[in-house]
Amino acid sequence: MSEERTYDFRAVERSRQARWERDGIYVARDDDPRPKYYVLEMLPYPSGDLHVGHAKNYTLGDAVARIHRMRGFNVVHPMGWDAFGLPAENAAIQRGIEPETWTLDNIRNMQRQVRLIGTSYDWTRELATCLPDYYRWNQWFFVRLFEKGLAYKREAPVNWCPVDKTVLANEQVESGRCWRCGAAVERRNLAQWFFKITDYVERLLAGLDRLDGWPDRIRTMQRNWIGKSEGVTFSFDVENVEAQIEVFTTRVDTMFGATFVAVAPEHPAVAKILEKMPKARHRVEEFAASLKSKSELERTQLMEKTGVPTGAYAVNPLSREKIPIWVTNYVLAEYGTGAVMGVPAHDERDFEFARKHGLPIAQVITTPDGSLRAPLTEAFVEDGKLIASGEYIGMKSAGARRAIAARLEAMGRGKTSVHYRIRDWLVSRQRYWGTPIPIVYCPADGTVPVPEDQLPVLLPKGVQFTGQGSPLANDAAFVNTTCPTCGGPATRDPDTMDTFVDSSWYYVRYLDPHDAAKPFDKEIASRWMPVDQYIGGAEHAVLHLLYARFFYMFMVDQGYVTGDDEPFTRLFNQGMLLYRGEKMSKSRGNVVGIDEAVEKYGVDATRLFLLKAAPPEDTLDWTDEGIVGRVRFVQRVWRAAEPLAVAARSVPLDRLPEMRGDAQRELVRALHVALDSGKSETETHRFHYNVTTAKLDELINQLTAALRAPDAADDPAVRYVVHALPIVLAPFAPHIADELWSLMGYEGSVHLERWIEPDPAALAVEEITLVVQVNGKVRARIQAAPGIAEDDAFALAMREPTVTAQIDGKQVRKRIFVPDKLLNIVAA
RNA sequence: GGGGAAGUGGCGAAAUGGUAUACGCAGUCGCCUCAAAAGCGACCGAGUGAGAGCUCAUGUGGGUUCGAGUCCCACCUUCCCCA
Repeated sequence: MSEERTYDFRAVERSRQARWERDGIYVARDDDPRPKYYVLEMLPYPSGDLHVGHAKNYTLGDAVARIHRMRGFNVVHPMGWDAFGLPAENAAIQRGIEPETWTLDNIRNMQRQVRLIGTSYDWTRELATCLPDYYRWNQWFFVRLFEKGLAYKREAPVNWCPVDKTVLANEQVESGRCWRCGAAVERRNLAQWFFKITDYVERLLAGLDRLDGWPDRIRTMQRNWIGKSEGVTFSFDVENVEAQIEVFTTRVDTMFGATFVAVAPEHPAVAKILEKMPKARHRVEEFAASLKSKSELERTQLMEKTGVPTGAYAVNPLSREKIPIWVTNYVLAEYGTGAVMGVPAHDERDFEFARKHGLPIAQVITTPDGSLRAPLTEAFVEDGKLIASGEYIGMKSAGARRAIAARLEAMGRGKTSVHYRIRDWLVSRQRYWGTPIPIVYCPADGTVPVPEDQLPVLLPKGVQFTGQGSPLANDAAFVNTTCPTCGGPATRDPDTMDTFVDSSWYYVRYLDPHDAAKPFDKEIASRWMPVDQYIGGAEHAVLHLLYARFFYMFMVDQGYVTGDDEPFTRLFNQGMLLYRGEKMSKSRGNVVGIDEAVEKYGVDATRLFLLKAAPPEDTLDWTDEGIVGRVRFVQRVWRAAEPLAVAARSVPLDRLPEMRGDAQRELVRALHVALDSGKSETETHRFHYNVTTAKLDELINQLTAALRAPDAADDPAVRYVVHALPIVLAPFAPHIADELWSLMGYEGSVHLERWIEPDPAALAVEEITLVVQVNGKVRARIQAAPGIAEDDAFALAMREPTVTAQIDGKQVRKRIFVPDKLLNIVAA
């Protein structure tokens, strides 16, 4: 009909957002007396355009923030930009745009888009990590870490990405490939800056045990990444050569089964051996040369395990047995000690190697019953009972490990030790678009950190981007400087910091974002920290989330902030958003842009779809068909509520309305079911608002049905539900909710209102459906008053022909009664 | 190879060990309309039956239980992490 008023979502959404902005309703105050709640989404990289995949993440965080605000918390919900990084530099090389220009343009656009989806961020706290206001504190932290011996420079074999032309941290190498560009990573020896995260391994591990608000998956990944293993380090003498070869093993109980020692070609003992073994020199050097160009990936995974004998023998310190020393491709110099003892009988890799090269396989562990005997067809890697092991025969693996370790220690040959897989965090990057490392090298004073009053070391503008070499290293005006200590000529470190340094502490800067004298105020930060709910994808499990924990522990240790040393109390891993079966991304060309979606369907409908289509931790397929259901929902809300908006206010929300009949009770119940769902999904931190939105559907279906009654407009129950509608919709469809609230004549925003507490009286039902089972199968459903007694229920059940038919001729053995739910009659 | 998560209608999915398939999409039918769209209403797992019903169905096969989508074991498939 022409009279039908359709809801103009474009106009309403625009005007609501303008009002929120004008009134600053999402600004968090430090002195607010209500309990604090810090909800944070991982800060985005400003790649240029926001797509609906980003929107999925922010819509969930926003619903969590809004519902907490309505439930009486002082919510801080900030947003900013992880603005340093390679794409900006690549744009500069390819298109001649300054990285800063490219980045700031992108930020402007994405800021507009994040606002466009109706998020409730406190923009007064916005930050961009590429601005000197921010990165000067990266430098400040670097110097503090340096002073404490936690930042150091050393030459080491490092991961070099030949495409991005920079080194990478271990965490940024995935299966031997660069995490960003996918190129096979090479090994290079370079002098680089490291942060000593290894000093914190035990605390990082211990903290994980307490983080029960984190997914187990992520905790396990971090534990595995840290890779703690306890074992023994001991050394072999080399026969007739002045050298020792140190090895680490977690299975010292198998040491009588060692039939060879495998070393990396670069191991220092190899050179000494070759001096004595000239005959072997040629084949060893040839072998070493063949590996020179191979990446770590190839050596440890792609290539067959192979090697050549050096001709020298190691002496097993316990058995005095002589075993050959082999140079192999699968032992790497920079892992562990660069050498391993080869126990083919009890290690799969050694078994494979021994088979190939005809080395003996000596079984020294058998199953507890002693049944497992040579010849072995595969390595037996489990613990068991020792055989062929001198005085340790008959011991169990665990006991033998202790006994042998003690013996080696007593001999002065070894000691129990703990090894970790994690290595120190390499933070130098040979790139331009990052935080300059605040270090000066002086011929007289050596390595000198830039003093605080000379920070920031500004990133120079107008440098040349050729794609060849580091732009800062080529910039003489930047590199050449004077020594802060003696004033003589000196040079700056030409590298920039890993951008993960930026994101290691940004969540504290948000709390005091404009402080010009320090990174943040201790009192303010301590009041807001830790982050109560952190939201982001699982891809950062061993990168950002590990670095940030380390950084925060350091900050707590230094007294920059007080309280627990874990920064993120709860972590929620959002599922990915797929489109046509693939991850949505620019490079795949399958992006649904946010502007497009908002223009076509509206913000509220888009948000509701992202919440409704799947639980938030699941991957979600974006479909253009599914969202029409949410567009319809928004229109249905409007058609039901708008005509009654003014009248609805006459029925107060602080108590249940007059309910004239069952229909009214059902309608009011539907409202309270939805209120209850929103509350419990939030309090349990499950955030399954897909269920809450289904309850909203049921509510609107009920309301639409109720409005068909002739006197519906005057019905207090109808008015009450319409009056409450903006509140229950507010976290999920914030625009239409606020618009309706205004139509009701309220001056303030619905987003500053209190969530209505679900009322048990409203949730209660007049009549329950009791399921009657016979031998576990549903045979009847009977309507009864809540609280019906078992005997009464049984009597009713025995009047149902479908029940008695099943019992006929049998004896009732047992009755199981679940009050108000079910009666199971067991008959045989 | 090791570890983890998941598998439910045509599709997205719901379900404290207690009515499997809520809610939405798609579809079918009806009302409204000159017609269509929109809207409103009804139906919508499979088989069987005139019908009340009955049988089967949550990847496959076992098990625990009065009762299993849910817990346990094995297997298959997919995804993720580590090597």
